[in-house]
Amino acid sequence: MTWRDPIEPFEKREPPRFDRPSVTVDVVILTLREGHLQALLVKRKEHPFLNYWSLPGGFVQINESLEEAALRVLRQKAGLEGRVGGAGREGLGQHPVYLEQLYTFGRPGRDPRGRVISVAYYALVEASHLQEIPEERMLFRLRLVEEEGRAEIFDGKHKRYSLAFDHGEILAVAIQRVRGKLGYTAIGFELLPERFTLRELQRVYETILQKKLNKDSFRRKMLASGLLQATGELEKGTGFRPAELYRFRREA
Amino acid sequence: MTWRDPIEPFEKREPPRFDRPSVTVDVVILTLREGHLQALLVKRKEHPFLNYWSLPGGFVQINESLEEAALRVLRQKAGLEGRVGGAGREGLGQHPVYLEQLYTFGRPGRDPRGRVISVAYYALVEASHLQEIPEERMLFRLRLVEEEGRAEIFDGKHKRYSLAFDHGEILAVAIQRVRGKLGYTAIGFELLPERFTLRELQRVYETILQKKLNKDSFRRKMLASGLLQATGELEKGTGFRPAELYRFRREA
DNA sequence: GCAATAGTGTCTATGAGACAGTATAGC
DNA sequence: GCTATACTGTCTCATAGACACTATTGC
Repeated sequence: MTWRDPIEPFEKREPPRFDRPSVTVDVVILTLREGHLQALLVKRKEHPFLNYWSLPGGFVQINESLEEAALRVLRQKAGLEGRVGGAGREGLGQHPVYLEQLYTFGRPGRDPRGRVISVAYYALVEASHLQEIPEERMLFRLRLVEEEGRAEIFDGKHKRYSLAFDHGEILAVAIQRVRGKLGYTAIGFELLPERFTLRELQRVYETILQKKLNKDSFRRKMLASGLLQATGELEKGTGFRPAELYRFRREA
Repeated sequence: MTWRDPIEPFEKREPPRFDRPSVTVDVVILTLREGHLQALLVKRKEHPFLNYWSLPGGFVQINESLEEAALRVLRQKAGLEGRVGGAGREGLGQHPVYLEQLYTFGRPGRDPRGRVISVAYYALVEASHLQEIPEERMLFRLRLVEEEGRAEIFDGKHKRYSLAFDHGEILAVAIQRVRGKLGYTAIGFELLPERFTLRELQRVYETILQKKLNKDSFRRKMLASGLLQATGELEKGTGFRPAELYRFRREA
């Protein structure tokens, strides 16, 4: 193999003075509700994609990091405080929401107004933190259309809605990322309250992976993982034998 | 939980006219040589970080996608043609180099000249494709300093060199990504020539993971995976019993 | 008591690791 | 013949799945 092109002069590494792309962050806010994986979306009030649903997002300010921008979007658009993890440097904090960078989308033409590069994040939120959802925001059920690399959104009555920009692709990558990470990280706990039963934890896994899991081996694996701390307490008002409540051991 | 901040007005989603960050791509070009994972780096010829070693990179042009920019960097700075994979939509092509988006780095201050957001990619290259390396480019051995989330670079004589910008962190994320993906994807084949022995394949895994693997179970797992196609040919000039050569079945 | 789930114990199938034994190249 | 590795076969151990059995709640 030979060097096909002349080597680019180093001078070209100087930033261009014009024609810079805009940079945004978009945040996929995921939760589990009604037995489904759901995402919080915002109804657009202007062109393009007027009245389409879109990911909460915003432009990256010149002095803020990408993570700070994503946390700001979480705070301003969903009233949530975030905690940063992911990318091999899982950070811990006291905040209730798990946040991790997802992927960066930059196809020219993805925003008809001009060149916009979007650094996508995804957040995992316990459903109880999304009680009060204001006007023009809504939680949608998600359906991954694997062959096409995009997701579709539905309301509680199975009515499908339209997504703005390439946000269907971004949602698809988010779903696939969460599914993948479920296998080798403790990401599932982020969608549950502080105390939970093994049945509830298994439901989380089954909902996200969209398949039944073996109850016995799920119990064994979870209890053997050392990630769970028994509380000694039992759930209440079940109509059947109450299960023990466990806590997630963040240290492990 | 309540909505702590007023909802950001939608007007704020308009792109800012000034103070836009610059966007670059940096490419971690990885190969295996001399039994080590190595990266191709470029010696800087100007301030800041004069004479430090840096990842090959360049500014994203206003009409090109991020992938196109990364492919251009590969072509112009390493004479390589790329093939795009990754992020749940593994695309295949006829090109010899595997390329996948890694992570986006945007901390303010990471480039003292101004706000620069870098979308990092990584490429896996068979060593024979990196024979002629021109002046001011060099392959370095890598050492991951796990606790600090960065990698260090060494030449063949174990002399350590300095990395520019946050490129040590980017290298660290790349190493960790490759290690991770080795477990659940067929990424290891990208670092080998078209035909290879099981021993050579195992060496790839051991070099990247930095640990000895069990030979018997490695053979069994690989042969059972359906990813290998026996060629019937044997390697030559070994000094010991020659092993069969296999090919990677891209379709599977 | 009945329904529904929690939790325990055990059997089996599968895959990984360990190791023995045979095969084949260069020297 | 010697050395180094390829390749085959077998045993053991750990884990996952399956299933049987008992326990505990609300009704």
